[in-house]
Amino acid sequence: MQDASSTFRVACSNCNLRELCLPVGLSSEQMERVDDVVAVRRKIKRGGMLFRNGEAFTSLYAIRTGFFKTCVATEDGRDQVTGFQMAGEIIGLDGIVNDHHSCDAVALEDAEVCVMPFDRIEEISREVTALQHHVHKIMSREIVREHGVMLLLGSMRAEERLAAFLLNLVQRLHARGFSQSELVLRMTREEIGSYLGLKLETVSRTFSKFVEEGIVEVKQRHVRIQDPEALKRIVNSQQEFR
Amino acid sequence: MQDASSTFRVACSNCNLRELCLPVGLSSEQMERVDDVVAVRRKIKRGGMLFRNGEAFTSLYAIRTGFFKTCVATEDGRDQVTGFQMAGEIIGLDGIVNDHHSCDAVALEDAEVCVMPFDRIEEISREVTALQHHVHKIMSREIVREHGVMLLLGSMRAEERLAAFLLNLVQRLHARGFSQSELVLRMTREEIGSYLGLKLETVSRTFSKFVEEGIVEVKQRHVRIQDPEALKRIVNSQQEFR
DNA sequence: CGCTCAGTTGACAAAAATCAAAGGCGGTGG
DNA sequence: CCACCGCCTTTGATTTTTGTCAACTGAGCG
Repeated sequence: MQDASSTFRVACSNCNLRELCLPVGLSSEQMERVDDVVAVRRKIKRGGMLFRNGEAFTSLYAIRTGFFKTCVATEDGRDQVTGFQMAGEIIGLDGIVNDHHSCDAVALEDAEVCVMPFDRIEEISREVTALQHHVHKIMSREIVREHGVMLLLGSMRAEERLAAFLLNLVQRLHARGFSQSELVLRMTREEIGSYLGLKLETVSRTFSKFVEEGIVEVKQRHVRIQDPEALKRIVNSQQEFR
Repeated sequence: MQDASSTFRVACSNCNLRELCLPVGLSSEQMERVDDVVAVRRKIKRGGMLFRNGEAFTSLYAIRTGFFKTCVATEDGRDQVTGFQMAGEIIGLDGIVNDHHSCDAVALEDAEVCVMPFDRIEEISREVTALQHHVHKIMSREIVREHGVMLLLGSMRAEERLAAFLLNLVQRLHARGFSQSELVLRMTREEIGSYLGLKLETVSRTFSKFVEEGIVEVKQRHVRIQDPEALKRIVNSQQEFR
């Protein structure tokens, strides 16, 4: 069916990402129902697409492993990365309104997702109140996240944007058991720039500036945050200094 | 309870905004259930707040009349208008994730909203499938709208942003029976600027430029669009000319 | 009638984009 | 195994866009 991906079947109840993408405190009976939400899993190779703009919407996807970007594009070639998603996060919400996806989801490294047919989610939501509420929260969380991105794009300067970006990434990675201070960027400078509303040269220069100031160490896509407090100060400096 | 607002009770089934905020094709029995979604109506005076950041979340609101802005703010005084909402649109979705609102909703003219307690929405959603799906669509629509704003903020120049803004406003007003070419802005230049990620002076200059070029007529907050095609060309020019 | 606030406009400064060049890393094929 | 190629990245010089600061206008209101 799809070339750079394969499919097979499994179950949620003993998934180690359970607490990231499912409601907590379900009875074993409810858990059994919720297990039915995931139809199959699907593997996507680096560079492969999970879904693309215009494609019919059928399912939401819970990321099990790997890293994705979502991006919208216009006919005239404009392109905007709308988010980077990692394990435990849900993608595909954009497709619900019009029964078609309105953005592309691209794997930035080999990935595996749980396919959750949306009609099944709706069905089981009607029975399991906690799941219903959970779905609402996930969508609301995405809306609030995007408010944050709008604030970033609408009112921050380049350094503030990059600082906020790094802090956000490392915080999410930390919640998944990774280091608080070290991370590997899965995306290019250009993709970071697209997400932050900057050109790749500006992203690169801003990284260099942070390095000069001893705030981070950068070796290719490996970043070590040496002074997280400095990053935080930059984010909410509102340009009081320099 | 709240000073600049009053409350009283009513019903959806014969509301003239029905097709804007409710699913279509409900049986009269279902309609009866859905009527229960709206607890009361509430009036908000110009400048008044429907809800504010940090406030406990209880309800979504369907705008019956009037015009709102929603905005997020940070401790350091940064401020970002995240949207302008008009009759038939739903606000308050941001509150679902954390049971508290994360933005302010301010009436830009005297307004009236239908208060829909969210627990009641969830309850009735479980019975009326069409309502359940409708709620999902509304949230997804908001997510997609915000993607569009991110594209605007991340990749457009001032003229493109303002042109897109005007076209969007007039299109939504037209869907509500107003003119395709004339509109009254309910917000200040500063609020437009905040939404578009520009300073008020830039908004003003860009308006002036459009006027010079004969694309629009502007008299205070009254705008007449003389050449909608020119606006469309500007929006997806991606700067091929100029 | 004078005040306040929104809006406009100009001159200048700052930030980021653009254009250009060059270095480095990883992968491929000889 | 090494050389080459393509792409990502960095850095510099310059231009463009937008922000900042300031002055002024005009509308609405007490």
